[in-house]
Amino acid sequence: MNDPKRSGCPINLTLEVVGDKWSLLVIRDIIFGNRRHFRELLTHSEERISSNILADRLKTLLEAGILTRADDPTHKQKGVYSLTEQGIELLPVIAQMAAWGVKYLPVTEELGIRAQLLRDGGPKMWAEMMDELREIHLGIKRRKTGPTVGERLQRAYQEVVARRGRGDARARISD
Amino acid sequence: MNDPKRSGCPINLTLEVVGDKWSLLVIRDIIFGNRRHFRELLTHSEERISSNILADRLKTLLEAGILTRADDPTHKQKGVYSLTEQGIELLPVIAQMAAWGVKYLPVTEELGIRAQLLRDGGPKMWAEMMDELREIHLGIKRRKTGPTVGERLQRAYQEVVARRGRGDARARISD
DNA sequence: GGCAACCAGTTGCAAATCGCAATCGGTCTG
DNA sequence: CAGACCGATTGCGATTTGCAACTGGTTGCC
Repeated sequence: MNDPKRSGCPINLTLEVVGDKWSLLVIRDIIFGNRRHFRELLTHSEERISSNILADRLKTLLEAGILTRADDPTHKQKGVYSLTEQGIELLPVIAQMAAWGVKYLPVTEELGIRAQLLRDGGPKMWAEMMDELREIHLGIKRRKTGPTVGERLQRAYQEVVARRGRGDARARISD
Repeated sequence: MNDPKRSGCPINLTLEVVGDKWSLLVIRDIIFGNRRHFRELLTHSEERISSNILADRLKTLLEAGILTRADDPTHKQKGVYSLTEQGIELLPVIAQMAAWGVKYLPVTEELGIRAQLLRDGGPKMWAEMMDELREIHLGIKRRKTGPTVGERLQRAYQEVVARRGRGDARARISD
């Protein structure tokens, strides 16, 4: 939006786009939670983003070319947000941040399991997941068959929830 | 400082620590510019950080365990900031962000060259540079000898500056 | 010893951003 | 046609940002 770039440094420019507390969380929910509508992003957000901020971030991410928006044929008012290639390639950034967080910060077990698997899988697993995202968001069919990285992460998450969740209400928050 | 964590997600927790426009730039200058004093960080900053914000971010990074501060024996008032292991391990995060930025944003040639080399070098080069940072900041002697990654990046940067800089004042900003 | 330059911050203040709650106009469902 | 659902927008107080000036101290130099 407002252009006065502070410098032409790649790190600075990246921070000017996604260097805030919410943008990457929105992208995280799209990537790992497959949230595609405004309402999904709003109400299933672990961190309770408020609607004006979500609206603002979606607009910024659209302008930055990280997301695209299409009309949902099933509902005239509903929009479907998709990642662009540029957005999909934020996965390694997010994975790297998650790996650092899970190592040094007080991450809960159920929310950390995905980060650990993704770290252990390394760049190869990231690339595989990016191919899956290209299929979901760009319609580019992937080569590999069988269970996806996304499914494997989700299953691992749910196993932790089930194991820890006996009688524990906290564990039933997410789908 | 203020604790009310929004969630125990590794990505969220990482963003709560370094998810702003300045923290990672300070760390970048420490890593790639070897700035160790307040004044160095303040005056050699490409993006012209102001002193109150720098002071605040240094305090936050100290509290987060990413930096440590020691007195400089050569000057009673001078402090020396060093990276902790935790801070050094932010290098892959920064490298990944730089790689993304250099691919998708209007990065200047001289400021992009390091990011490109670091991307081409891959995780192996990052690990090597992290060993160099452990030597500089933690006093842990590294095994490998010969020119360091830091030196190679710096040399490449200066070559671009020299090549592009014929009569161009912009090129003589940094050391 | 005195003075200018340097050091790490701090303070005051205006502007911008954040975050909550309420609300809006339109759309779909029963 | 009523009520739930949809993607936002608005109002407003609290917080954060960014600039400029300043503080209290240290050091080098003549």
